[in-house]
Amino acid sequence: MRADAQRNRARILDAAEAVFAEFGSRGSTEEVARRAGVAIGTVFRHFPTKDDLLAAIMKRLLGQLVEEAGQRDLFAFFAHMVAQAAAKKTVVDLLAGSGVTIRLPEAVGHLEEAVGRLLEQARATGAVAAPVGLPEVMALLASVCQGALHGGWDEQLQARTLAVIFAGLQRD
Amino acid sequence: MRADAQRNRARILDAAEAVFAEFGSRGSTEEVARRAGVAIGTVFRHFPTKDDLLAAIMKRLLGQLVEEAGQRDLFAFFAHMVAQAAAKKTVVDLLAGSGVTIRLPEAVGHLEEAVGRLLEQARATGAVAAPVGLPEVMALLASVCQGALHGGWDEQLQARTLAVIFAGLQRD
DNA sequence: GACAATAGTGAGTGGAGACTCATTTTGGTA
DNA sequence: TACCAAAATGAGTCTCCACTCACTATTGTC
Repeated sequence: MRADAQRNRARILDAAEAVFAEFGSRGSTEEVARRAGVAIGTVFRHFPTKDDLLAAIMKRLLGQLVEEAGQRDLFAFFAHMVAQAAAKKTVVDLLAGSGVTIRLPEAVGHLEEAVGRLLEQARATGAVAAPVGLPEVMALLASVCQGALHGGWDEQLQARTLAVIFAGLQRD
Repeated sequence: MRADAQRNRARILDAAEAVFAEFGSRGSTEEVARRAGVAIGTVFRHFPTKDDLLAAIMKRLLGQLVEEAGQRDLFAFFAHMVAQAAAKKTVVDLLAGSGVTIRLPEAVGHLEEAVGRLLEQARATGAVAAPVGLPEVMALLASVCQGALHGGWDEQLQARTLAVIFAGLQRD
């Protein structure tokens, strides 16, 4: 790949991350091009459809989440994701399964595996009750991220809401 | 109001309820007109903007929810709303605060009051622990409805997810 | 430095959807 | 029945946005 192409590809990805974080998947390709300092045709040269661009961003994002999951316990990861959700609409669109998820089954699978490890670890230390399964943990994670974004929760509400869920996980 | 106007207004509201239940607020005004068996201009005569139409539907919907809240306990209402969410995207858009909520503060207030009554009643019978407040109950309700819709939960996942939340509400 | 091959450009296309308005139709009244 | 105000109509406007393509510019190689 030519040097300018590589440079522009990176710029587009950065711009897209910012735009989609702000507007979710409704952010326009034109805005991405503008922020990347590139003509719209260039965006489409690198990513033939808007979905391709979204998929690329989400793949990157999922990778980050998996990495971050390795550095926290289940409860801290939960709180971290909810906090991020408010700032990054992309996270929510991702968890909401906005069509793109279907195209990234392995990447989503990796996140599920990472959360699965956190869950097992939490079960081992007694922080989570035995009957709680991975599916409902993922479901709660996705739900609360969406709720936090759309509801515009403040820090206190976020803490109180998570407290209920954590209590539920501890004793099911 | 003339008889035909009244009849058409009712038809439009019914059509809008169906369309928005299916597609959420992204449902098109044209589709509403088609299902109502009416020209698009008629829809705009009755509801000057799409937002007006959405607001009318949501007001109606909120009224129904308040009424239903009076016939159940907190947990049953929770489960009922989650079940509805999957079928009625409007419910989710409503709880997600899709811009329209801002225009219906009293109607939303009534729902909150109704849930508040259920919460107090649940606290009185010991079904819910004292430190749980109304804000986090509303936040959880909105979150889980969104999660259920977007995640396409089956009955089992829905039950298991709600079980965690109910456990958390019982002992916070 | 010449020359492909690769990449970038941005005006233009097509389609979708909210909203308008000149014209026609209808319902109620005298 | 005749009339007219209220209502309905639907083709048309406007805006937004994903996507295209004929043309120009840049890069890397010999």
